[in-house]
Amino acid sequence: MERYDARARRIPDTTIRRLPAYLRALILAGHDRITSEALGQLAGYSSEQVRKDLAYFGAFGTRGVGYEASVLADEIRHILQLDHGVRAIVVGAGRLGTALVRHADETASDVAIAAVVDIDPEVIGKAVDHLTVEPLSNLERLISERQIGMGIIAVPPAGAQPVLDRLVAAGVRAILSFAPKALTVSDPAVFVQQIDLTLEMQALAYFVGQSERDTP
Amino acid sequence: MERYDARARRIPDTTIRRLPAYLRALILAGHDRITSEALGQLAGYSSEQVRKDLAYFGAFGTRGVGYEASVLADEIRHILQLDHGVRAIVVGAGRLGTALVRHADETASDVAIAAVVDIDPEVIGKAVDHLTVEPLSNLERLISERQIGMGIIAVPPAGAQPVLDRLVAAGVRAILSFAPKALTVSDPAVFVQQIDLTLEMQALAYFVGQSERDTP
DNA sequence: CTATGTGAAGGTGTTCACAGCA
DNA sequence: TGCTGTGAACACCTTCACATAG
Repeated sequence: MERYDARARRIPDTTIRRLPAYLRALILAGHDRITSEALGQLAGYSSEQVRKDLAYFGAFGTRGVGYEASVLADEIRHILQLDHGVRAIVVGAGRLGTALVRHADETASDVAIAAVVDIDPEVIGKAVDHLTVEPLSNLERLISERQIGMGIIAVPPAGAQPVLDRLVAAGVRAILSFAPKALTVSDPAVFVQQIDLTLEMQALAYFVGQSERDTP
Repeated sequence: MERYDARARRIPDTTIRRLPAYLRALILAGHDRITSEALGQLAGYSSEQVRKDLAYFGAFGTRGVGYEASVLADEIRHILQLDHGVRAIVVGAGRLGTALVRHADETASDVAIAAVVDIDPEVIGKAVDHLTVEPLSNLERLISERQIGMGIIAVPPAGAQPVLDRLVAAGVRAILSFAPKALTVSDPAVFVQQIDLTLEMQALAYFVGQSERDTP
């Protein structure tokens, strides 16, 4: 009896990725009612885009009026499973890993960091916010015991693929990797999102050059 | 007399964003010759995609043979302006900012971090790798003196938009923002890439739920 | 009369299939 | 023969335009 099964055709990934921005905009706005126009403005998208995206999941608005902000926010949280207490494990407690834990703790994201692990005996046992860094060897046990569904990879490139394989084998369903390396997943049901700082910066370099060409 | 002006129609952003991955794959492969098939395999894309992307900029391969790895790498570096010594400024020397500086220094990205600034007197003067954190007030002078074309925003949400506006006014042409906030740019010639960890994690939560539905 | 919800149109990027050249 | 380079077909997303409901 899932709420969205009837309409749950194929939702575009692009739509899913915009929903969190809508959610933030709704909270930011503070009003009790909001139009697709205002919501789009705050989130950085067009009003049609907002309406199309929301329409994939149902008719949440009132014609001639707009959307009830709190109701819509709850709907989006439900669609994204943010009301299900999703838990994540951070693998790698280096500079980036610890920064990510603190970042996630500071911003109320409704995704909890439930464990941090590392392979280096030097950092195991150290505190990162409310957590203690545990040995990488505990990975599978932690995922199982704490019902972790999400993995965040912040290890050096050489260790990334083995870590990913272990996360998948341990039952993690979505992975965010910051490792500067292309990764592959065997299981097509596992979603992998890669954020590669090196690649991002190199791509940006192109646009630095482009603008210089426009205005010589 | 630019090398690619003749063909420089409208290159898809998606193509530009794949080029750094091809470059890394070329370096990783080590061979002197490589086919689009092998290159795609290493970078995580199809062979057709590789050929289409490269064809926007010229015909670099040899039919029946493949690509000369070192030549192709140099071409990609040239297209991305990585042979122009692009320099970036990191704004915000907190956890994330410092992690980014070290990350960029460690991975040979051909984009140099040329300055780090912060508004907090406590961190100004501190060392981050080879750099010293300078006052935010020096932003414009540093950009001008060190010929910086790229800005990286790693400040709290409230400060992000003002920083972006100052970066644009100071002549920066491409910006990477990690601030958990929607940003707007007035100048359409300035390219802004936003990486919003909170939004990414919330979107991932959806896929955690999706997989659980598939296998109950 | 207003703002949603949605088919239809349009645009953009990817995959296919093969011609073309070493 | 083998792999590149590329028009054509396709799939996907966004924008348009309007019927629809309050």
